[in-house]
Amino acid sequence: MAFSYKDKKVIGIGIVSELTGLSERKIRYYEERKLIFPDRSKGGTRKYSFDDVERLVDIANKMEDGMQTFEIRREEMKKTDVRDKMLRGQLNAAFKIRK
Amino acid sequence: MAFSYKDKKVIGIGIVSELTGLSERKIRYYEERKLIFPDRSKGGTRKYSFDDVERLVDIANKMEDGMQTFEIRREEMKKTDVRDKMLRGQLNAAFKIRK
DNA sequence: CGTGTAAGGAATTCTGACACG
DNA sequence: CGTGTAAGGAATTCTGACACG
Repeated sequence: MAFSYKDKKVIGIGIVSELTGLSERKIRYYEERKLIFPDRSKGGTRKYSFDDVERLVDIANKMEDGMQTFEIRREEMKKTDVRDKMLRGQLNAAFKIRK
Repeated sequence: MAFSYKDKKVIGIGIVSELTGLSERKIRYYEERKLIFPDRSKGGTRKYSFDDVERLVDIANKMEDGMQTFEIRREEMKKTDVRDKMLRGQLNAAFKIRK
């Protein structure tokens, strides 16, 4: 089952602010810097998931450690990159076996 | 760990309406009939949990089956009552053992 | 009883900008 | 660069009531 409440984007920015302790300004800024990607309602209000909340707490910790937004983004991209490579490796392996 | 995202009251009524397919009117009415108990923000807006969303879907099904709100409430209270009795039973058992 | 709706107001969120640094 | 804030507007939600049945 690939379903989880953790990635359902249903939380407004006010609640996210309460949950994370971050100002709404910061939360919107981290989105501007491509660190977080909320959904939007029809009307345009941002909706976050619990995963997003966790990620924001993580971001907040890194910011406290003096890291800059672009560094955090770079780090995130590296993770995604590694995942992609592993996935590609598995696909390649599967492909070779079937040859 | 007694923590779960499922019972964090963080979802606005608009999203709950989308998630359940129920009108906001119905959702507020079921609260009036004591079937559901959202939290409130400082400003007074209702906040629901994923558990509440599941419960609402359950309520919706029973309403479709022609059940009335008071019957659904009675059924819920029975469940709570059973849980209470079991808990009390265990406590009594534990108490006797220690005597 | 259960639910839709129009009404008026209040709370929430949005964007773009200025400020400081 | 990262974040606070005042500004004006738009989207969201609230309550109490009338309606139908």
